[in-house]
Amino acid sequence: MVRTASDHIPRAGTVSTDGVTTIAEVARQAKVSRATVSRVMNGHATVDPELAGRVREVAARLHYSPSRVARSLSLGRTQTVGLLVPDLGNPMFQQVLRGANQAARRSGYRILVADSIEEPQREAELAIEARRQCDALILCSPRMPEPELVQVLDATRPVVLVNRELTGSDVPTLTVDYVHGIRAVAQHLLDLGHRTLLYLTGPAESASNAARLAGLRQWQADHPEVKIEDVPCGSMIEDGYRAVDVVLDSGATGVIAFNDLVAFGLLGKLDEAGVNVPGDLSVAGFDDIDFARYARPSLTTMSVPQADLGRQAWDQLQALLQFPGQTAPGPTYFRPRLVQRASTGPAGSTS
Amino acid sequence: MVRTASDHIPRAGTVSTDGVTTIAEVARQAKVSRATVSRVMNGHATVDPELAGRVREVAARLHYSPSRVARSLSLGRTQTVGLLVPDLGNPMFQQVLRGANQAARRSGYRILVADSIEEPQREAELAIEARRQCDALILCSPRMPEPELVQVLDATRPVVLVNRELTGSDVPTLTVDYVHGIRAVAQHLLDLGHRTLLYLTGPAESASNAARLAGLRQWQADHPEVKIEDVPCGSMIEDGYRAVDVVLDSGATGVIAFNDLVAFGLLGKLDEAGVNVPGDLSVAGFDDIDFARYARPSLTTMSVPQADLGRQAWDQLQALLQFPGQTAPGPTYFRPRLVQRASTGPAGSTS
DNA sequence: TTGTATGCGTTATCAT
DNA sequence: ATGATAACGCATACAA
Repeated sequence: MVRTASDHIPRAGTVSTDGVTTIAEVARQAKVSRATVSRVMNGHATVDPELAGRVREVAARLHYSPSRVARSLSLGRTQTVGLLVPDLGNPMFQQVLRGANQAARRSGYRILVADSIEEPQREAELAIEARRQCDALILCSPRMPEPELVQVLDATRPVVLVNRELTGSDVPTLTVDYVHGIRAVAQHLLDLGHRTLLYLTGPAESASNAARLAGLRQWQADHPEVKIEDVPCGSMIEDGYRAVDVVLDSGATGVIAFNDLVAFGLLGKLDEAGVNVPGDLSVAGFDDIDFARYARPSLTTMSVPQADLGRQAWDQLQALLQFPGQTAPGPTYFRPRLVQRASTGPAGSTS
Repeated sequence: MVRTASDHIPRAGTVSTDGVTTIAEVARQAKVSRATVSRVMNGHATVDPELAGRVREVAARLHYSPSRVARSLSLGRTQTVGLLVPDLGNPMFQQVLRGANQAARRSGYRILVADSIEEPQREAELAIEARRQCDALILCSPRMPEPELVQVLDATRPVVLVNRELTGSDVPTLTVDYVHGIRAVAQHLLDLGHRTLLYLTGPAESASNAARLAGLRQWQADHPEVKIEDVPCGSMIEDGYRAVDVVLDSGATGVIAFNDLVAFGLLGKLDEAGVNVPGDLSVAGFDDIDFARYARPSLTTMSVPQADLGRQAWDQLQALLQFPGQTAPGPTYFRPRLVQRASTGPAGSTS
């Protein structure tokens, strides 16, 4: 929007037309130049106390506060970082958001959220688009194929990658050691005497699901005496809910759900079906969301420091913003911790 | 940041120093004016197909995309709305965010999140500060005192208020009929034969807690035969967890928790304590978060359409953005619905 | 110390 | 239909 130059006021005297006061207006009323106002507002240089006082007084009276947009344009930074997640409805990503937001806030940054759930296939596009509005990006659990990911990372840096790995990239990466994690769960179930396990897989595009599968294969190789089956399921409560028949038909005595959400759904339906957990069937989840311990029976799961992922993501980003050239120290692994609760128990304790 | 004018390139020929291509660069390479490039990019006017093609070709080759910041400054709008919530960790607000984000996204808007949990006393400040970065604001469950709220609403409009009422304001307001809701729960418990009820209150500053209390008083007046006590508790899982002693000592047979989180915590601790729910004690929540039906026993609660609140908040905001003068049609009430599940049952069925 | 001038990248007005 | 140019609001190098 351009104002007509019908009023022959010189640029320096531009007066706000709408409700918002501008630096020019403050300058005019304080009888100083805009530069001086700017200096005062930013605590810059040593400006005459007399003038500074006048400026501050006028600024306060007019409720003046510099335009973030204009400031962003001039400074070349927005003090905003984008966060792209696959599903804002998932507690895992909510926690990452929460952690990142808190950390960013402390440094005076804000977070712009982007949720790709409506159009997962446009994930890459969304990332790049979001990035154009901020100074950096946190890419959480991107589902896009690797070649695309490489391009996106390159197009959006500074960027940090959360919950997905990319070999040969210098992008700071925070990831969970799902391979170890899933092995720990399997071992836990074996220790309880379970010889027939079932893994309810997550979304096919999910890298963390692939990692879990890989871990399971590894572990299987070391334990040929155990039968492990995996069936497609999903990542949401409903997916677990619907999986109950497959689970019961499988003959498995121990079930590992892709995540706690799935485990929750499964537990719910099992209860309705009158199946005793862990008497008839042991169920383990993954993530340790807040509600896991309040499930009935309380959910055995691998604890992932979700908010920490967010916090650290911000830390890495901030480092990158300060020292742009800095190369990444390789992926940072968060090792999940087995939290043994009541949903898993000795094999064949009832039945 | 100002570039030294050491290169005597006239403004129209400004060349990008950093990685990002500007409109000027595209204009130069396409041998047209910046105005034309702008027109092409925005599908404006009818520009010669020949030129348009050239421009598009160059733009594509250079991966040009208009700067959102510059665009915002010129247009006077950011295509971004702020959302302030008291606690991003609360499923209720997460759903509001999710709903609002989805709706906003469909209209090409993004959401900037702000969480006041770290400094609740600076809520007003945060709201105003967030608003300076966007075109509008969604104020969700503000805890600030009324006089302050009035000022904030005035300073941040266009703004819509969610989950709090303010009489005499023309700000679009979306609120839940907690008064009705809490009465419905109480009645439900009475219908089950409970004569001694306990309400675990939420945060003192919470308007929705006040509404619940008011509803409870009303209902009490109509039912003098029932004994209702209320004790301070909180809004988080841990608060409910810690309330178990008070609950057991109260002698109440029916408990109404401020929200589902509190109910969850209480259920968890009750289970540990070996208390049978609903045999010994009935417990009801509020909100109907996703997990409520997966609690054990599944949680009886008042269902609040959380994501809808977010979606409608956006709708109202959009209307306001289009027709700024438009006055609000008074508060929109969402009437919560009783969802009867397994955590409430007949009084004295065990014990 | 303060003011002047210019640049940030875009859109829109106005003349051509 | 196209181009030159002002304007959005702010920050800063440079001159005074």
